[in-house]
Amino acid sequence: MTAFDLLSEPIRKYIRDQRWESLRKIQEASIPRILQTENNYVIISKTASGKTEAAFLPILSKVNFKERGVKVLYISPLIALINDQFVRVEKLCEYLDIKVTKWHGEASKAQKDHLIKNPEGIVLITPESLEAMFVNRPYNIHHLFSKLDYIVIDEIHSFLGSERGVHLKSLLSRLQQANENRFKVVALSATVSDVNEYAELKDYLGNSEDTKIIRDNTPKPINVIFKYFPGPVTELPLDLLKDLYVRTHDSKVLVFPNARGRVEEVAVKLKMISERVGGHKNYFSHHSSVDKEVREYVEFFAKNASLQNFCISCTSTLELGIDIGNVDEVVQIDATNSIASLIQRVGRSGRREDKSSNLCLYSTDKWSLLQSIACWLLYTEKYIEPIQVTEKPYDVLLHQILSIVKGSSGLYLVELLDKIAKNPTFSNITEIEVKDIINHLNQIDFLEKLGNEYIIGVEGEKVVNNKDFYSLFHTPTFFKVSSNGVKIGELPLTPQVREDENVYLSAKIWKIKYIDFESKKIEVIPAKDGRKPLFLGDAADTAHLIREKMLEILFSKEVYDFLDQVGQLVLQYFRVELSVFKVTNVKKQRPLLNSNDNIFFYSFAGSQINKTICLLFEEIGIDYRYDESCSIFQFKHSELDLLEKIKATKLNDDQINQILYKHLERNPSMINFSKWGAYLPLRFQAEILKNKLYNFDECFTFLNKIDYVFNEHDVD
DNA sequence: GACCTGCTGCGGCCTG
Repeated sequence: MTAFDLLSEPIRKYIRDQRWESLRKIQEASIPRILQTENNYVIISKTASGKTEAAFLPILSKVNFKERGVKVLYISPLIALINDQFVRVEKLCEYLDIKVTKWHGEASKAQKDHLIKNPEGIVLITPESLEAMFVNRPYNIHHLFSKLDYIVIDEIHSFLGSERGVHLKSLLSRLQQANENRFKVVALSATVSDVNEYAELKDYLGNSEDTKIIRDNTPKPINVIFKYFPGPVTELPLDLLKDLYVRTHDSKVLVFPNARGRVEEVAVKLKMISERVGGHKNYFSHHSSVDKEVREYVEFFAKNASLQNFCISCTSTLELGIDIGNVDEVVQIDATNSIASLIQRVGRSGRREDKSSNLCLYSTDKWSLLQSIACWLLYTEKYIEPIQVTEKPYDVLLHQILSIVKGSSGLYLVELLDKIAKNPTFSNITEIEVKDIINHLNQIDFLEKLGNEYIIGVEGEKVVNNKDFYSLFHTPTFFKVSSNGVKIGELPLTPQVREDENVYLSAKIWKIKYIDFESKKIEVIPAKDGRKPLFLGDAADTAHLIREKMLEILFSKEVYDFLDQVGQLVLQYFRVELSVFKVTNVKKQRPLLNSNDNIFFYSFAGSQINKTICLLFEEIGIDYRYDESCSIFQFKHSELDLLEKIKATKLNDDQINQILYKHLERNPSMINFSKWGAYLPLRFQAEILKNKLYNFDECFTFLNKIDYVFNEHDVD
């Protein structure tokens, strides 16, 4: 029997009505497996290869929807993705008379109420909405979701390795605890590459024995072009913009310039060039600080612009699977911080099966060029940075303790401990540690003991009853920008934000007329000339793998024909510049440049290792400078012996803790990258720092492994 | 110079 024959008749009719010539490879593979086994599956396949159908065609054929209760729960990281998938899944479900309900913060209340009256069919939800239900309406969890057959998790890679992912893992376990029968999980992803990560994925889905991987490895042809236009960080070179304009004026393009300020710069300046030469007007910007309705309009325009060209300058907001239709070319300005990101971005072009992807990588300095080459080579070698596993997610545990207690009407300690013990998310955290955290929450009035039962305490109520409770990530508050009642976006309060200052936002130029500090609002009017907006933020971490590859490229003789002529020359000069070091083994050796009074240490190490080295320098009292963009440390020649000293240092766990306590006491805000970590006892905060911000194990392994290679002759 | 993600309940106002 073919995969098609295995499907139920209504589904086959749906396929015939769609006039599909055949099923996609990934669907052929998934249909018999999902239909004929009770396993969990991870479906890995390229963007737009029919993954959603690969999951839903067999699930809808298999599941008995006659029984009362929601049978399939689809979980997505984005509201926009839920709205897209709703249209697709509902169309499919019309053939089977199955109800599909959206459940997220912007979904209709009436539809939600209707579902509560008639719990049935399929629900599309976000992790945060699920959390909110556990907290505020725990009986609805049971009422709606205790008869689940399948859970589908979309874009699973966006959860792996993040606190949000740990949060979801905990919610999945709590859902399983509310179900009499074991539900199956089908996870979808475009970017899981290394076979080593399968174990991680299987563990994530909670049942490694019964979890299988289905993947389509068919390569997709990609045309890649590298272009080099040197310029300062502050402003993009005009030549680059002109070149970009000429390349893209008669096609559909996504440009990824890595930062919101630069996104605006690209959108506004390309639009100005286009106006001057009479090109199309469809230049947009798309990032988290562009007003939501404006962003939705941009997405709508792109999806429906079959006859019109457009150019959207964007951040990672357009990285995940939101449907914006077909794009001819993807442009990356300066290197991505991860290979995963590069994969997602490349996947946005050439979405049709017969079309190849087009990628153009611009660089504005030699380090960025080097990083771009590294990411590209690793991409072609099918590497992805490893997933960061949190062994002991104390901060998520603290949040989940509050959630469990709030969702109950008083809980004995044994009951609370039992619920946590049953949740594999926290299996590496000991019962003693859990009790410590509960006691601490009691002390700071987040929990309170009423008789022998725990309830939420006075301080806890403030936190738990706030709408900010449901997520595991921070969002800064910005000033809302509008013009004459029309919402445009938002800006952080930087020195740049002053009355009469002109600024770019939403691909337009504005003059700031009035700032209302009380209500955090900015009123603007259109203007002719201005500057790109400044956003506060930290650079994303760069993986060790990428930095190591950069060193490898510098000390290899390989000629890359994908580079343009200037790029070839820049790389050649760069190699000559570093040839003063006789590096023969890139795994073990690191350059140390002796120049006048200063030493430059080229660590070529991942951001976490470098941050840990910074902490060690501070601890020893070395006066140093560190540049994250090129992974270089600079310090006085007189400190040279200290580098050897650090190398010889083997701090034990206790010593590391003492250092971290000292830093935390001096600067408590250093834990703030973890939203809930700030409420933990100090020693748990130190553990979070040790595993998330720093990495002492890898840092010492790295330092012990490497030999310093000095320059052979003097350099000015 | 530096990414992104989500959101309950309730009171109050408006419209049909």
